Amino acid sequence: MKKLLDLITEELKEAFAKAGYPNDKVTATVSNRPDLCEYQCNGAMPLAKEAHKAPLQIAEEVCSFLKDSKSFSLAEAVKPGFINLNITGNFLSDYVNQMAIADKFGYEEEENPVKVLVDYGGPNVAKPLHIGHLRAAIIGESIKRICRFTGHETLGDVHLGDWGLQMGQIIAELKVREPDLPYFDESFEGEYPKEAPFTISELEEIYPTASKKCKTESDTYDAAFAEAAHQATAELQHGKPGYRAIWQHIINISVADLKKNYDNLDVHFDLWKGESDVQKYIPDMVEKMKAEGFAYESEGALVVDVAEETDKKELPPCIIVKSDGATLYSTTDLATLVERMELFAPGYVIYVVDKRQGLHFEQVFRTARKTGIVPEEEKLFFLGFGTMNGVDGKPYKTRDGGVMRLETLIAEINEAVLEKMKENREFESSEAEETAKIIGLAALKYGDLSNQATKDYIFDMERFTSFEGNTGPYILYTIVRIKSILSKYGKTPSGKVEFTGEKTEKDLMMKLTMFSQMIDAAYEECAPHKICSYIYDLANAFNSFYHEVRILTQEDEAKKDSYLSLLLLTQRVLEQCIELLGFSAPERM
RNA sequence: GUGUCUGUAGCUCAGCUGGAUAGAGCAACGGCCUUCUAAGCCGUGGGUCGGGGGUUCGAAUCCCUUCAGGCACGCCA
Repeated sequence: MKKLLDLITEELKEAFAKAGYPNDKVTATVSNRPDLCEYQCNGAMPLAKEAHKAPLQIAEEVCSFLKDSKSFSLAEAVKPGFINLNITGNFLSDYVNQMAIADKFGYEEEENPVKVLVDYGGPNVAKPLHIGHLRAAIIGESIKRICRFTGHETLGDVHLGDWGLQMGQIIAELKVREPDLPYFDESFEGEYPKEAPFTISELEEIYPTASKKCKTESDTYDAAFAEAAHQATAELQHGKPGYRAIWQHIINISVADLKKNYDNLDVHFDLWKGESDVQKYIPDMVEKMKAEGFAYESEGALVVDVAEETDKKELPPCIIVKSDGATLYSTTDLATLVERMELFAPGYVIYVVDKRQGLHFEQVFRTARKTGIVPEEEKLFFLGFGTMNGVDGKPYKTRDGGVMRLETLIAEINEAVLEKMKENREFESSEAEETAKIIGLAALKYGDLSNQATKDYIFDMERFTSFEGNTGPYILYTIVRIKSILSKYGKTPSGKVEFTGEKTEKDLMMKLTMFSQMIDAAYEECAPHKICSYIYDLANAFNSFYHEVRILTQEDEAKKDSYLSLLLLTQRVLEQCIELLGFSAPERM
């Protein structure tokens, strides 16, 4: 379905042509002076110079060709040279009715869909999810859903941190604690146990303990242990069976726990690949880079130059192999691209990562292009998000200054929501808790996504759970209100809307027609916040309508049916949008 | 130091591919519940769009400059 603004633009272009003017730059936009008109066109003004005429005169000439349009109830030229437009109720309700029966509300899917891969996880195994992972999960999930909605085949990859020194540290610590386990018995030849020798909570304690012992500045620093951890890492990477078995336990236990936590956020990955999966690509990749002359030795390390002439600042080369012979994160990220090209050949890879890693990814992307890992036509995009800060403007911390676990944050939000709910009305406790989870998630996600992803933002528990104004709960409240009215009506409305002349009714319909336009913008700019501001406007438009017009007590049955049909469509659009944002609405609240 | 991002109402943020009087929410103040969920609606007050130049018929938006803050800057991820 064509967008409403495109239909209006087409008519305008035609009128410009009839009046004898070039029309390639003519567009219609929603009026920024709703007190004067509904839509506007500024196309006459830039033509003034060339045509040697006053813009107003041009606008007037154009308007004369719009007089008998069936779409416009108003088309007038005004002051400097604006064309002010109002559309007829019929034109509008026809459009809305088409939306209601069309697939995806008439959104036109991508004509040439590509495979999109969204990389938005990055958790480490053996470590609990904390606030640092929250934005990647929330933003990435929404981006994934938006890409999928636009018609691209889309995959989300968690990209697990499951390789490297951390694994050796855990193994070494386990060996200290339980040296008698078969994994450490060199002569053991049987099958290793299926059950892991630790639980997730033990693992979450083992890892930081071990990690601390390896840090020279730590008071528990243990040089011998650090050496053992390095040794264990090397042995693991060379495939020592006992260590591989432990490693597999760590992965299994951690992934199960991560899945549970991501499920609670309604975040779901299609791929659970990790750094360990791409190790096998590294040797060939490095050899190829050397053979083709891209990689060379510098200060003992193997590097690839990525500087370009247009750079304002010289970009340091991308290190592929460290001077001690070990690989590092840029190596793994490049190998990951090798794997992705081989397995999926995506046309578009989106990295949803903390923006502080921008330079690193710039280096990786350039290296990938330069060495031919990723061909020119495949798009790589780094969506760097800002930090989630506390009310003091500094990175969000627990009261005692530690890193807050995601579980803790969610529990705190849910608790605050539950209290707020109880202030409003009585609930049965089981229903209340379920509903609180739904509302809490909406509060958290909407609070995050309504800001531009690239900016830092302030997470204020008070504000996010206050439920007033521009918040997730307000959106849910609006949906619940509509649901409640529809269920009181008891029947399904016909779905056909006929304009009855109410101002707020027309406003609501006009907002609905902007859906496709908004989706395109949200996709192209990777900007979920555009969906947020759209549904906030839409919810406002509905609530104004609701207060202005009596719906269920409407005596004219035709009008009543039309109103309820409009409500139904509004509800469907709102629910579609929050689904794209990654949350849902309860039945009651 | 270099690069980069940010600076809009008391607070939190939209608007930034140039258009008419710069918008929301919170906070403050004033109305609206015998009627479809008041987590709502309607209204009032509050802004040198960090400062200064420039381009343009027209600038929060584009260019230059300056100030302030965040972040990043070869072997951590």
